[in-house]
Amino acid sequence: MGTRKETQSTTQASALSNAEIADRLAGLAQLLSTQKENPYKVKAYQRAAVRVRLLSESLDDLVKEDADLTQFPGVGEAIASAIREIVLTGKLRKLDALRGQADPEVASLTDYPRLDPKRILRIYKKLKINSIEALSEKLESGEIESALGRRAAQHVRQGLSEPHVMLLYRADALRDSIEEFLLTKCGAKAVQVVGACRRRAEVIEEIAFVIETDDFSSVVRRMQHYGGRTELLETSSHHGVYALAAGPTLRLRHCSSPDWALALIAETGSAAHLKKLEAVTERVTSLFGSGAFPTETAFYRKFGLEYIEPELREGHDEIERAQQHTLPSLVRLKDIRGELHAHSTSSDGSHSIEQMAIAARDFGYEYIGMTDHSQSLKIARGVPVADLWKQVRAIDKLNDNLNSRLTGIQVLKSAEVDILADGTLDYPDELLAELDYTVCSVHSRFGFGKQEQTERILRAMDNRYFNILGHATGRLLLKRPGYELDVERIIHHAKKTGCFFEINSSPDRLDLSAENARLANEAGVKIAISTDAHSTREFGTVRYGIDQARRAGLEPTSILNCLPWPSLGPLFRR
DNA sequence: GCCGTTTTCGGCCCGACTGTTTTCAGTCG
Repeated sequence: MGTRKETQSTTQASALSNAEIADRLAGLAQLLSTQKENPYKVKAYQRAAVRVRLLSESLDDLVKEDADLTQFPGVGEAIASAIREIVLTGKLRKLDALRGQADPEVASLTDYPRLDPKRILRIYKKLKINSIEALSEKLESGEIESALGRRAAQHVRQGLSEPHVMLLYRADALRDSIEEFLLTKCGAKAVQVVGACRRRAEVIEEIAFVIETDDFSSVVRRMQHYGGRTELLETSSHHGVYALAAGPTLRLRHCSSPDWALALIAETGSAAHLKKLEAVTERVTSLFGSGAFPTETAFYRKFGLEYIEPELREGHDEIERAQQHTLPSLVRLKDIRGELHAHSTSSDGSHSIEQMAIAARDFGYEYIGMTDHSQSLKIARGVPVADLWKQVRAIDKLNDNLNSRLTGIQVLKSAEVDILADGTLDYPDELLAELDYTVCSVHSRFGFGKQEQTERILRAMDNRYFNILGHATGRLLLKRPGYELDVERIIHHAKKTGCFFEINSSPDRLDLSAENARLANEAGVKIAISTDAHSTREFGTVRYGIDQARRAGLEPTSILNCLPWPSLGPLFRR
């Protein structure tokens, strides 16, 4: 297990990195949380630590230039002053004082800023231990999991090890920041992201760029100042690899302009893809210097292949299909005609149905289905039966008004209906019959075994008012595995009963996975690409659902919401 | 401690269910 090194004592000579500053703020938050301190203060320090860790500019430099640190969100007067103290003195008196007062077993936790002291102290008490070493042993032996559950074990595992992966949407933000840094601070002339980010993989371990520059060694050197200081792990005349404080590694690949397209080919595909590709072409890097390939398309054409979209370069069947010229024509944003999963203030959304409708229209959509939560989901203010009846009538009126006042958007009557523990739906049939369609989801009893969970969903699908299965597996990427399911059996049943799936575009769900979406598509079951928007600002996340659909090889003809409503509506009547 | 189209104070989800950690913490959106 990789352990976090004590950073405090190793860096007096050089400037502090933003990550080191963030570690101290997070450590202070930890110690404050064990006291009777305002929990919002604790959160403020935690939030500031997270943001500081992601800054590209060096806080050390900014402090020494006497810049105003409150320009950064989450940093107010108090935390700005704490950061100044850390940079100028190398210490944070408040942190040291609290550490001195705390029990040694608590104080030692500040070396692991992602551990929640309260949870750890409970584990200590339960297992009768009092040190990180013992904690690590109990994790390895499985005692934490058996005594306190899988979630507790996961918390400890994540807290003790360095993060090395990141969700795609966060990696996108980091990619933008690094790209700007390379272009404006490092002397790069052109940069292009490649690797897993370009393939739109849902979780990112490495952010990779192809770079054109006159002086690569200077780029490599200057990149080490990213975020104050970023560790260079290895380098050569044409590449540099760094450990980003945010977790993933960063890889820079130098490339001269004539080889640009070849470098993109060599650096974008997965290892499995490249192995299959080079069995058909030649070793891509052996062609460097030929100057014969101005574009990626030219390369593929030379070897009798169709252009392969980056999202497909995973080593499934794309090489064979490129040879046969039968690659799918992948779905794009402009193919999407409407939203089929969105919430309003009727349940746990931030905006009214009318506001959501107007925003959807302004996003370019023809329709939006309002899928507020159903009555049982209390925490999300699930809509009671009587209120949904009212909402159905209100939407009828709204459509009339919208059509007279604001042409171009239709509001669909729907609901995100809970699939209850016994597989029944959370509204009576006579109410469901009034809806244009339903999204039905599991929000409870994640602990059922595979067979019980599967049969619960199959039973729900037997209801003629069941249309789309929402976030089919319930997974939260990097946080929670999905509930156990026999996905193939559910796909088979969906085909038989006329039900559909969604790809939920929430960047931490992306559920169906690309793999499951591929299976559903092969079975001939159509899929909605939905955002599950809880505000007018979230329609844009559809791009992540589209990424996922493209990775699954889906064409617009496989996507429910690529259809206009007059063609789509009848598919929902069983 | 931070923040502001509720702007210098009073907010910052939250509420019911689950399950074994037996009495409240974890969990779901």
